[in-house]
Amino acid sequence: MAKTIFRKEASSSESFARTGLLQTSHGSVETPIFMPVGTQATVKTMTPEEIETCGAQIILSNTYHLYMRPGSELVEKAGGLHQFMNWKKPILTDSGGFQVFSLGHLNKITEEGVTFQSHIDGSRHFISPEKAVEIQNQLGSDIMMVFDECIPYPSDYQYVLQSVDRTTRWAKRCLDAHRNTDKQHLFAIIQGGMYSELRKRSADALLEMDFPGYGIGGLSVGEPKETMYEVLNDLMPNMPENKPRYLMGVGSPDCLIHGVLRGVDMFDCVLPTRIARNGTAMTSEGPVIIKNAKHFDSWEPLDANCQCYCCRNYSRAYLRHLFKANEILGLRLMTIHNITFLLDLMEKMRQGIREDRLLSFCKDFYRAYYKQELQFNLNP
RNA sequence: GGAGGGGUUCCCGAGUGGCCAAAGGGGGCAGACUGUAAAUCUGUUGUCAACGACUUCGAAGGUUCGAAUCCUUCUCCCUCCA
Repeated sequence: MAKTIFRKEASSSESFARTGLLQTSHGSVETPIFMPVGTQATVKTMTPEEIETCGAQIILSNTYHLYMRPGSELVEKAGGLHQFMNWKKPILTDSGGFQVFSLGHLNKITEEGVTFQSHIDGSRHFISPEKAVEIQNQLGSDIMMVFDECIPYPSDYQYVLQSVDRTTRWAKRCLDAHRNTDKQHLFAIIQGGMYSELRKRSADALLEMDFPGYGIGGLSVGEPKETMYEVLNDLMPNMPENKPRYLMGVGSPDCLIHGVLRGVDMFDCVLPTRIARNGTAMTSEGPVIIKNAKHFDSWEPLDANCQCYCCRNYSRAYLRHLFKANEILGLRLMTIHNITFLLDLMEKMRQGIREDRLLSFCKDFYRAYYKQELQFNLNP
């Protein structure tokens, strides 16, 4: 029986949304939550203090990247990832499974595991489920993910079928290899592409193994959003109440809303930090591309409704200038804002669930952000 | 005063008879980005009644079927010598 690490607290009467508390060795996390991504043991451009000030309760880092550089032994020597990067709150590490997908042409998949070519120097490496667990052990993350295969979209049924079953076998091997169960929780990852039958097959087999939490992988890989929502519609009713559900790699406001409404508890995504560095801010009135000429002499903050350090102190004109002049501060300020914005959205959704007015909050938010109506029906 | 080099589209800079509205950068404008090979990538950047037409390569004239490219004069800039 897996240790219970998640307690559901409140739920929404108009949707499957719920709030909860997730326990880890580095403190608890309120859900639904968004996890900023710090792939290489850093949320790009941010100090840990800044990430915390943005409201982050947990961040994500990456097995593959840290294994390649600087090496998980070094991180272990440093006293673990928390110590190494000076982040005191919980960390979830992705297993490197996603890199099997995103670095597709640099790897070869067999039953044993995956042979990679390093994206850094081309050297060959091998990661198996056991190895992924071992590395994450060395990193000392609070939540580790099983080694999975995230298949591309679209993929044909036969391929997805054999991939799902292999991912299931790999999950079992991860579970068997996992020893440090007191300090580190191991989450499984449900795959199955866009085939509801295969999603169910994946979920059934993994639920049987009784993991403390479940990732939903292989979504937001290029499929229409509607398709992703349908997969969630199919999947979520079968998920146990007392375990966290983590929709991997998803982070646009609409997807967060749709995910929460369907009962997702955790999200991570590079989107807010990446687009921040590339000059787009998420604001309560929609995206703002800060380099646009119209902001040349705008003395407004990015978002008048935002309390972040950036919005309290800097104008759009100044931010635009920083981006035009290629100054690092621009990337940092926009990153602070975007992380704050998404974490604030999550906080508001939690509040909405507790007060059972989530749907009306989401509708208002959606209208202001996307200039259209949110489409969500409990019983479509 | 003499000798030489040069003035190209917003800027720098290729191009030396047709395939040139003119390479390549930069700048400008716009867009994309979803378990991060990303401070990245893509498109666009003379005008217009626009699958075509017109204007443009310092200025004016000329040679030629055809000129940014050849000739003449003028003009401006740079280097060296007096």
